[in-house]
Amino acid sequence: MAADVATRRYKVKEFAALSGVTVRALHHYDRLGLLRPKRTHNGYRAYSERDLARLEQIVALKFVGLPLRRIKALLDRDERNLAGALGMQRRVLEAKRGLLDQAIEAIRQAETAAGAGKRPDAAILTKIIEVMEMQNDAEWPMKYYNDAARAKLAERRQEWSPELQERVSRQWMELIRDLEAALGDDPAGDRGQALAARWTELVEEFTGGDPEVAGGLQKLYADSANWPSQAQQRMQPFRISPQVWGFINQAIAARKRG
Amino acid sequence: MAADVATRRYKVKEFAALSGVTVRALHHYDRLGLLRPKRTHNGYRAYSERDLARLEQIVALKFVGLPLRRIKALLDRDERNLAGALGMQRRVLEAKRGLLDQAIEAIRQAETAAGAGKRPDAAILTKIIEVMEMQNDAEWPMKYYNDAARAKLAERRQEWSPELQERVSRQWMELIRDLEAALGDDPAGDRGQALAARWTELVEEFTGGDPEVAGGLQKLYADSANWPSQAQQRMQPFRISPQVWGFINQAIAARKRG
DNA sequence: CTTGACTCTGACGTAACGTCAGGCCCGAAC
DNA sequence: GTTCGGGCCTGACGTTACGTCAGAGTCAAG
Repeated sequence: MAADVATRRYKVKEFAALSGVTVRALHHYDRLGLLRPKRTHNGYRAYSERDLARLEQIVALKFVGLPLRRIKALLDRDERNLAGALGMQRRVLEAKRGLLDQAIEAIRQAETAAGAGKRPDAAILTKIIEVMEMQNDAEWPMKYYNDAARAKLAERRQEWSPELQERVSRQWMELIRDLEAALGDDPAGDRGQALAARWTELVEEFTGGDPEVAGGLQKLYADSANWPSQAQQRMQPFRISPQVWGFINQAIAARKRG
Repeated sequence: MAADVATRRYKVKEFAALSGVTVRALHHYDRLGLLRPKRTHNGYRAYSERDLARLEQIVALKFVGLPLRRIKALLDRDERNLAGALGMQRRVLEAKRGLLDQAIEAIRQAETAAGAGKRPDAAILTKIIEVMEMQNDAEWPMKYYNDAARAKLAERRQEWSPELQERVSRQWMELIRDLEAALGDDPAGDRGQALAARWTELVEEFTGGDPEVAGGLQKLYADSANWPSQAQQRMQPFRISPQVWGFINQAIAARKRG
């Protein structure tokens, strides 16, 4: 029993002061199983130095916006996955920043427009709406599609709830992360083929299996260098590196041959 | 009864498709009293064109991140307050963006540090922690305080929960908004004096009434041009324009004389 | 033995809906 | 007339990370 060196123990309040998080948060982490200190005979939590180290890691991952459940998973089991998880999280954050920038821009423009003429408030709102629509401008990508494809897209758009949008976005980011992690593999190998399958599945989810839509999508992406800057910014989290492009193309080619 | 021109009515699903929000969201807004359509004899919601106009305004204000409660308040009662509310919201968004940028930076640095040497995951975490602390660096402002003030601050820091932090931040932004709206007033007048009172109250909340702390705070702000850039970015939402400075100084001077 | 200062465990509240679940209404086909 | 497929309605619970009581036990000092 050489282990268990007499290390100092802290009660919650001490530990909270020491670490900078609140007592209630420590309770919370305890309940979630994220940070379980030992208990004294009377049931009081007794934190150790090692608990402090773990808490610092928790705080770090929280700082970059990861939810507590994933933090727990990362710290408990698949700690090797950390790099991938962080890469994806960076993409998520970049997407959020894109939205924030749009909102800030909208307000700024409304402010200057209002400041110039002291417009009534209704006009301010109209200005924001205008800027929103300009930024969103869901119409410009349409120029890459032909009429048939346009019709199909108009139909499918109805079903795209913002929630579904979220899910699909996340799936793309996960796929990109996994692709980046697999760059050393053989594109024709098992993992490469599994990734190619996920890729085509996601593409089909958008095209609905329609070749006309797929064609437009192809053109849209081929011209990505000429997208409006706002669009480029919004799409940044989904940016695919040349290496990944090469990998997925080889994988899909192998898939077709297979 | 010339009013009530026969305007088209939409059922929820139609209206949802028309406006781009989900049916469930429309239910939600209805319950909150944010958007109450008329009802048909059978209890179905019947949306009109005017409802559409209002919904667009709701969506616009939601886009800039305002909570539904405030949107309701703005649209129902004090619509004149809109400009002020938007200015404050912009500050809030800028503060959030500051945090996002920090998080993104932290991940980027961890990624490049890890990429260089393929460090183990523990090292990645350490790097994030390091970057966090560097960015936060709660220590540099301390150089503006003398030893007595430092001791007091160390004590009071214990009580500053992140939640309290939030509240105080909001109070400052509200005060700044109100000050900007009052720039045309007489600093010695009633509104000016009320604002001066709020100002000194907030300052006292931080200093705890300690003159040493107040002195350090004074020096800290006087040197704001030399703050580290990260700090400047984080403090941007609380930036006080020269006009506001002049106003509040006059108001406080009047307060002392009074 | 009494305080005062801590600690513990529930339990409810928050923001903005998503997602059932049970039930009513309506037009069309049988 | 009835049934069937949709659409609409109103609850009600789930989600995230704790804040904020509330009731109750613990411990050291006076």
